[in-house]
Amino acid sequence: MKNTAAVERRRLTSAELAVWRSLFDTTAELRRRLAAQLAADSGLSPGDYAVLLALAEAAGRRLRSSELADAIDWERSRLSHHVGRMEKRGLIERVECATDSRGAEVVLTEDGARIFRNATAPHARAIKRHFGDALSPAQFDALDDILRALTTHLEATR
Amino acid sequence: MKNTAAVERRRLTSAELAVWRSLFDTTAELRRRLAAQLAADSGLSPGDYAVLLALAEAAGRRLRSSELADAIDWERSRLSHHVGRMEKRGLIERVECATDSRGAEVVLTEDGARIFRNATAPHARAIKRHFGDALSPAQFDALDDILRALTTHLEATR
DNA sequence: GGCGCACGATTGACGCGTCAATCATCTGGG
DNA sequence: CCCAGATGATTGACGCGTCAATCGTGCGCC
Repeated sequence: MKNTAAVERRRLTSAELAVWRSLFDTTAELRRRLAAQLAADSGLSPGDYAVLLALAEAAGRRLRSSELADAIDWERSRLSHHVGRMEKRGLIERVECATDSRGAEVVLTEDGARIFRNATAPHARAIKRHFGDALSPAQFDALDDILRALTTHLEATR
Repeated sequence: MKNTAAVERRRLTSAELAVWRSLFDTTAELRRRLAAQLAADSGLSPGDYAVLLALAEAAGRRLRSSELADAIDWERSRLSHHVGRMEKRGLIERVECATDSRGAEVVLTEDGARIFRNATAPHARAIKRHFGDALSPAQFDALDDILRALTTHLEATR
């Protein structure tokens, strides 16, 4: 079971490579479809959605830039660029932080909240249609197990 | 087993959503690491690698633009942009097609071939280290099964 | 109290991906 | 034979992601 600890000496087999390639391609296609559907339904990109989700769940619908970056695991600079674009569209607002004038707070606007609210249900449906409906309960459990193993492995070799 | 045909009426469960999010995040992190390693080892991006791999495997180390696009499942325009950048770096060359003067052929250069050759082994090692080593043989089989189900499902609802 | 460094955040440059528009060439129906 | 539509490919615009550089502010330490 715990094969992350043992150092494997074998080379990558072609079967493993094929599974990796399939994982790469299939998840890319999944992302592509969900992104297209999300954009069609709401005009939001996956990045927009992640930002809005984090803000919608935050107390006061606002977060410090750095907290937001941590919450969605983005680099600061990526967030800065993205938030700049979202601000232009009126989805969020940037206000300077009261307690630390270096800091910025990102605040969900009414428009942003409404658009996000309207996006969630169709997005969930799309995930269900493209992903959820493809797998049996047993496959779900297996995938969950696999992802835990991968996450653990990635964290161990950060 | 064949649950792709049956229309599911349930909504997406939170467990399913969590698995999707984990799949999304984990594969993103995997891609990020492999891309960073590949770039460090060879100066190639994953896109470069895909193009070079297809060309290296092609007869005469050359392919029509459209064949190359099909081989790696890219949009024409994406390929055109990418090939333009790769040409500047001397990895490939574009020559006009003899039999159809609308067409273009993409040819692997000596430099491109050499750089690709030197990139393959470290790249395979990185895949093994970050992905292969994380999973047991049983998990591999399960993942293979899951990916087949997903692929089938995606193809069915193209 | 002020100096230096850490920290929060932004910026610019550049590669990448998609969409819509464009251009040249090929081809088949009249 | 010719021209209208299909086909192969490219382009431009724009959003996105990363890296390195930058900028202002806070703060510990003497």
